[in-house]
Amino acid sequence: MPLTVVLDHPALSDVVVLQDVTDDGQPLARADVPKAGLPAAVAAREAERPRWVWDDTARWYPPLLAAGVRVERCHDLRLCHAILRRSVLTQDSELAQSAPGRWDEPPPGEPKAVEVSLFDDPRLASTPAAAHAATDEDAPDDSDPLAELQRQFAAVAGADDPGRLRLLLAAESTGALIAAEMRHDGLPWDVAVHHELLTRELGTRPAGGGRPSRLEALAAEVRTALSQPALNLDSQQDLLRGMRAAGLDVESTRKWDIQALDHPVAAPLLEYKKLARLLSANGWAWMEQWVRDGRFRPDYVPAGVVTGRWASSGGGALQLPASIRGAVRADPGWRLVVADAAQLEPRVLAAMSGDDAMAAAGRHADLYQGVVDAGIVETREQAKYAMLGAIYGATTGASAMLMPRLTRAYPRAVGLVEAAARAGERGEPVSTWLGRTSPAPDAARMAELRAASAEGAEPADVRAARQQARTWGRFTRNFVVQGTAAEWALCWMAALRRRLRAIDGRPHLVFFLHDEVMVHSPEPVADEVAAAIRDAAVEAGRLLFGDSPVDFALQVAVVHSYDQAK
DNA sequence: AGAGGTCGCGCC
DNA sequence: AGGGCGCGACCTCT
Repeated sequence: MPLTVVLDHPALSDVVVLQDVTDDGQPLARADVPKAGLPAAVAAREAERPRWVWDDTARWYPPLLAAGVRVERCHDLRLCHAILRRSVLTQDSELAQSAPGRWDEPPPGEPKAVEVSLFDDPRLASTPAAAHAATDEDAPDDSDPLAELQRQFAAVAGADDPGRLRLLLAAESTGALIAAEMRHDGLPWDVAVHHELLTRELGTRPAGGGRPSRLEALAAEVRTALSQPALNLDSQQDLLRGMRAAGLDVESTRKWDIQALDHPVAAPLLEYKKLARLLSANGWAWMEQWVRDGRFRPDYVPAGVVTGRWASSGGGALQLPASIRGAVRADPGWRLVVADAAQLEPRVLAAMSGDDAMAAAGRHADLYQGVVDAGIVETREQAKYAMLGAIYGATTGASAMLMPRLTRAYPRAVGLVEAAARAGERGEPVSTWLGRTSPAPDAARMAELRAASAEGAEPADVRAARQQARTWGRFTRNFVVQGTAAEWALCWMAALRRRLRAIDGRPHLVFFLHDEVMVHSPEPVADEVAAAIRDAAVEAGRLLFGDSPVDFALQVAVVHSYDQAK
């Protein structure tokens, strides 16, 4: 399978170089193409199914998509560099040992991450570009994509278990392609349905701004209940003062605290807060800003979360509230095929730890019910809270009380997350199944972690330090499970994408939410798409965990609108 | 006026 | 409760 590096011409700004390379990164033939001709050149070569290598998918792929060109596979140097830089599997590589450079920078145009500087040395404050210019002749050219590809290949080849990293890098890169494609295709969004929904909930929208009618009526109710006709409900401070002035004993303006009140203000205030949020987060202004031509096009950020989960920027794509999902509607003659992985994180934990008892509970389509059927706990709710407590690190309450039972029933699974927590408490890194590694604690936190186990310190200081250590331990505990679940989901989506390309009518991914995918599909092939989603889940399990006995159960629905799923 | 912090709440 | 996020609104500081 050929590899082709796409890079800027070193001298000519409107020329792109297509550099073929061997499997280990040695240069072969090279072609210079004018930038405007890139889509045609890529399309012409795509038949040979090359892996396209480029510095940043978000930079090169959108123009290709705009020109109607799709590629099957790529290698995203920036995303892969980030993985290899930190992975314990490649920590001795030249790549990981080298000083941070352009491949550790956010892409140009993004807000630069603020690094806390330990030294106020002006010599170290120079820009990367200036530093680069100063060392032009003697240092290896850090910015050359071909050189970087070779460093990455060398790092992987020198790793203990290169197969895992190869899978991770391929999945990460395919994820970057999918993110660009989903933004290009957009999530089908019916603004008329959205508008009706807003009007039904919030009342009519005033022409000149201001609160919609139903929201205004609720505000009046709240003010009356508190006998404060001028109270500003949108100010937390004013609202808290207002409630206290009315004789209410409240700690904050949180939903939780207000729910506990036995007072006529509680009900309208809770309703007001719910609707005010709907208006500000996903109201008419949101719709006008984010929906164009019947499509919502958020900016997905692969690996935007340290664990490897995606983030999104703009529009809050990964926080679409259930209350407006009815506006996500398939085009006429099309369907939405919506699938989510049931209890993904516990299943991932069972597979990682090789805990066959927990895998047996996962034979049940509802793993939590499987835990109940095995006699570990009495109710599904208990099973759920106990399991989430193990993964998140519950220390108090009902969830913590259930931990001994869970530990007895699933010693290997609980042992794995406990070990991850202990490692974090000692300041050590932890890794996902495929080798993504947690960030090191910053200097201040590392000092706390050391102090936590120090002797002779003041008891109060030790207590505070141990508290900090446990907090970091909860992070590393969750990192291994959340991060591995993200890897499973990436493999699932990549396997699905490949299957979708073989189905007629161009069904395509339009949404991804951690453990959930949505495909916009022509109605006649919707069942075929549903089967492809199931097959892809099986493939993802095999890719990561071989012949592990763990099932990755899915809930799949073919619907007209998103609110009909689940 | 704009930047940055905190709160509160939506999602997994 | 406990992990991971983004975002809008308010509020304070500059």
